[in-house]
Amino acid sequence: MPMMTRPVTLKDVANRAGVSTSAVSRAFTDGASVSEKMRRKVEKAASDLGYSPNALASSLTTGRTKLIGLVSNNFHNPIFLQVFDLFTRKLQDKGLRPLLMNLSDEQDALTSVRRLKQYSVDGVIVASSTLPPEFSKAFRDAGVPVVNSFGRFSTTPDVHVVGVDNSECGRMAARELVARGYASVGFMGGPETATSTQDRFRGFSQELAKHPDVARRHSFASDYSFDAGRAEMQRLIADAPLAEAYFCGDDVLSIGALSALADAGLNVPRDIGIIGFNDMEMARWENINLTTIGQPIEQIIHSSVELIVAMLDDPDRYPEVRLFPCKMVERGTLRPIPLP
Amino acid sequence: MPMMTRPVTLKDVANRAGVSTSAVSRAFTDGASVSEKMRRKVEKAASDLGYSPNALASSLTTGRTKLIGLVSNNFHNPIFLQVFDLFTRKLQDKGLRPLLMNLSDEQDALTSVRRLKQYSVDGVIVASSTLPPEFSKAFRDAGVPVVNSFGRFSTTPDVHVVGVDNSECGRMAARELVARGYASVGFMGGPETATSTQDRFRGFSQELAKHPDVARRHSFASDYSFDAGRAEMQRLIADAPLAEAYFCGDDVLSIGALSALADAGLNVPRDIGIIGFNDMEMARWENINLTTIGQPIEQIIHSSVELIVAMLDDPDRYPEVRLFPCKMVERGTLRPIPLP
DNA sequence: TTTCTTTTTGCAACCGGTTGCAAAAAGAAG
DNA sequence: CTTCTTTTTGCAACCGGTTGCAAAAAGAAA
Repeated sequence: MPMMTRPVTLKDVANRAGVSTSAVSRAFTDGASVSEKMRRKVEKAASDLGYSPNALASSLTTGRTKLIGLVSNNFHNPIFLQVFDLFTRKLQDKGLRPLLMNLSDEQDALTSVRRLKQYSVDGVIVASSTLPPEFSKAFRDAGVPVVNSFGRFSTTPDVHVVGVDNSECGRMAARELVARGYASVGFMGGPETATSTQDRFRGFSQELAKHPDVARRHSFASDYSFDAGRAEMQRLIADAPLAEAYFCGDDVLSIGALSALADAGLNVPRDIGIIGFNDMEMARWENINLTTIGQPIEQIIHSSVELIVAMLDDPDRYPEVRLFPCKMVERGTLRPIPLP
Repeated sequence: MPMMTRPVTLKDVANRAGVSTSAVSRAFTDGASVSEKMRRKVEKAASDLGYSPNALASSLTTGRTKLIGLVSNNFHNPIFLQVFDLFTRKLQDKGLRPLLMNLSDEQDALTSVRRLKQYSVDGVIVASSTLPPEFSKAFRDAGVPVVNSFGRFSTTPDVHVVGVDNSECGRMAARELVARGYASVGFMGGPETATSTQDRFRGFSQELAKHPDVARRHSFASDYSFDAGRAEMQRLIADAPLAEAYFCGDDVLSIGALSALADAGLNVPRDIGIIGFNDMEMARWENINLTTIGQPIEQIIHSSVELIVAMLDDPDRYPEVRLFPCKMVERGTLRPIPLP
């Protein structure tokens, strides 16, 4: 039968050790002025009593909670499981705790700012490729250090952004398709409102502008999801003719598209080419084997955590953009590069 | 240039409204004794100043933080993205905030108990099908309300458990395979240490014991992952003969197995049958189309949140087990039931 | 208007720690 | 053994709220 004992406080430890509360507090603070003897005495009493300091109480005076708001709305893209895994681990490693905030029911920015401020988070990581930049700005304006991971960057950033250059990724996809000699190519994006879609599309179009001989078209799926990708590709098939190859705005869309193509009896890559984006785990599953463009998720997250930690010490740090290169991951959904 | 203004406190509001701090505090507490006039006056001052109460400070006196520890180690199973999505939403709906704790680097139970206690979480949800029950008990022993979601249940529970009867699921799979007339069947589990694997295997064996004419065998993949499932099935193929059908301990294993079978030129369901577990999103993707057993995730999570909320009011609530039925989801990886 | 209830308000102590400051203790120098 | 420095310790105020209690205000009854 577990007894419902009152938790052990600093004062209890002080009493038992026969010292002042300040002494106990200092014994638990590195770098504080305490003699070795005192520290041992306090530690003895503390471990006798099973004391562990109340983080919330201390944050009241120190102004630091070691709580980091982790806000996202991408709870449907499998890639984000890995994102959460990495964020939680890396934050834990730094002694920080992630306070999760799910924005799927898209509350407005100010509500979530208020919510997180109530818990005095030391900083916020906005991990999303679809939330508008204004969202992160709302945190900054509220005086909360913020890093926007996987966000849209700008050359005159208002907040820290860590991620990839999505328009460069679009160009990369276009270059790849052109190199493979496709005479007509299509862009099949996620929702048109997602900044990542907009940027990838822009880059894709820019690159193609250099190749006027290549026919192009574009359309947008309603959502970053398998079903949306499948539905959109079905629509394209119905409204034939198809392009020879498609760049899909996300792997999950690509896989939906592949499924629609298979149903229509079209062979990939023989009849049609597909290139995805994200290199999610399933892309390398042998029964999918998707050629795609991967972002260096681990580096992005590592860097994001480093940045938020740096901001805790220097909240007014000048906004910075950290971009990492994407890389092509060739698998089996594009035809080979033609011999010259 | 954002000014670094000191946050507005209760006292500021009190000064501006010309009332005591207690009045302000009460104005922000429902059910407190405040006149309508006073409340309006305070609210005016508060909104003028942009005040929002500091949740941490108040929790110091009330003993409630509205923080719920959400601990898990399943950061690789795609099904858990949905789990996190649902938990965070439902907790938010109840005005609670999830404090995430990633146990993948499997720290021992006491470390994590201490960590979460430092933040005075009001309760803990252990969402894992692989952590041993001792883990949840450690929280209970520390006096923290705890619910073990997707956990192993016992008829004499020490802590609240919400989930499915995994051994019944194993029986269900066995019954299904037997009904389809497979003469030899195999169990391909996740790691042997996972309680969910053990239970599913036990049920599976129990049911088969009723059918001595059906040959059986079993093996365990090293991990709940695509790669592990694929590797294990490759090993089985190499060590032929195969069973006619396999029950895989998780969909992600099944999909790995399917990929190994496809590579080996074996047709599913013609040459071999596969039944998975979890009904994850990808299972219904047309290019996978996996017959599987689904657990009612949403109900489990809904019920878990309800339960933890109930425990906040009554921490000594008698431990309870809430089980939900699994259901067969027939798709295309088992042969049809033979006509009589 | 006076007296008794009921409601509303403020005072002050408290939640569990931290920290500036000055006093006490320890160590160094003479 | 003094005297001066440096280190260690405790006191007490404070962080931003909450709450029991008693005083003040408002309302009801007489």
